[in-house]
Amino acid sequence: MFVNAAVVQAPQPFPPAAGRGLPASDMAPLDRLGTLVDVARDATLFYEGDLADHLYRVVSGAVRLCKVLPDGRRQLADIFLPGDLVGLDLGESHSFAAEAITDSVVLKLPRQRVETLINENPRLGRALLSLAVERLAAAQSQMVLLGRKNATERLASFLLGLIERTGQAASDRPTLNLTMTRADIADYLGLTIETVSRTFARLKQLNAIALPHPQRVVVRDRELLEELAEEAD
Amino acid sequence: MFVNAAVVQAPQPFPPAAGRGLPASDMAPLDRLGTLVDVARDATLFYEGDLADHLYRVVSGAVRLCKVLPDGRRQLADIFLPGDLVGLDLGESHSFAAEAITDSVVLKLPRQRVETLINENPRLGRALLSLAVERLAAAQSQMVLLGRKNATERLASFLLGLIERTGQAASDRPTLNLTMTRADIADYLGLTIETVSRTFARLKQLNAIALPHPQRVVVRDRELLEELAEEAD
DNA sequence: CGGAGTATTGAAACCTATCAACAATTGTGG
DNA sequence: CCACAATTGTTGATAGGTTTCAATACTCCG
Repeated sequence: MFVNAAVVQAPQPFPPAAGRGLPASDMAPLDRLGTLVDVARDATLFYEGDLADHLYRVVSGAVRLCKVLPDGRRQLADIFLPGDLVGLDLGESHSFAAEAITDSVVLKLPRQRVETLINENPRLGRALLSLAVERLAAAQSQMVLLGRKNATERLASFLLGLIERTGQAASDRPTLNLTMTRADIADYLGLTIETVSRTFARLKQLNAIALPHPQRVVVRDRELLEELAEEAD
Repeated sequence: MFVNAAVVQAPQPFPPAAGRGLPASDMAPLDRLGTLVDVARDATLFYEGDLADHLYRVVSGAVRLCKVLPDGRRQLADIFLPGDLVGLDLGESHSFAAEAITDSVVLKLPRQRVETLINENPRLGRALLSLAVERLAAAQSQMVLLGRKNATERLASFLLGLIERTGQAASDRPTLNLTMTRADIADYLGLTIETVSRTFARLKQLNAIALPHPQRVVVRDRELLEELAEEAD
């Protein structure tokens, strides 16, 4: 069953990604060869070690890319929002697992067909290269966060990143719907849920944010948040 | 002045990268349009914020990709060895700086020409995509290290990674020439130089390694090192 | 040999993790 | 709609690993 993702309009916990992915025109050919799949919250798209024979395009919802160490420690390597492409592993098998953060819809793309399409359509190849390089840049800035920032800086950076990605950059008082639990945030930022909780409390106390609900963050002072994030720019 | 990098045989602090980069045949066209440049230790290939108008192929030596926060904290995002391609930023400007870890020789490639070459030669485009995806995978595993591993696990993982990259995987008692200072290692692993030093001492005490010289590591017990690294596999 | 840079080692401080208790939220069924 | 259980989030006290500050040793090289 082949469906064009453009027609799908499932509820989206996060607004569509802004500035991520590529010009829709270059990616469009991909959508034609995919199958829409519903994925329940916490369900797995693929496990670590699985054969990397499919790519996934997030249509609605959110997906995490994560690894669990033998003793249970977990780290998220990326978070994918609608429009993003999951599974850019050119190895034989996936080195990370991909799981739905919320009930999601994804477009499942056979890798073999994607490869064929790339060969026929150089623009698509270029688009994928740009995409990979973009994810690489994000990974590198996350390395700075994980290697050198303290808890406050990490959470501030995370929130600012979400503002950008959810297209609220222009809003004066952006409001974020987290959807993720504290556990997901903690594992993305290399912290514990307790530290994430305490750091939310600190940001609230500093009047950088309001927290009307654990899953809802209202940014009250973006400049303060930017100072707290200690970005290099 | 155009030079084929293949003819250059400068002394190489690290052996050539094994398994990194792509089949030489696919990358070869690149080398024809580059200029060889000598870069002294600690000299800069490009600064953060510089226009991303060149790529660099490491011919000999080693290059670090790094960012410095406003207050001086530093994080290395990648380390490039001979054969590796530096500067895969498709944005307007570089978001990280690139500096020579040791006296190095690099091939400087005008990005405009690389773009042209990609359009003429799809194989090259595919090779670059693979390369970017490979770097992405490395970045993701480094995120696990930075987010979740303790000092011992980080250093053990680092040493094992070097063994792989320097093609000593087969050797029973691999010997590593670090070239990097403790500061570079610390900034790559998200630690301080003191912690790196203490952790080397711990690995030595556990008989996992010998340290005949600060820059020379002899692996005495690879299995122990692998246990200590706590890799997911 | 001497001096600069680099590495090691020690003691104390600090930030985050861990352990624990409790509160809030969500979902379910009566 | 409420009661209850399960999940999720918050807050406190303590412990622990790494950082910081400081002193000393080692290595390289003129």
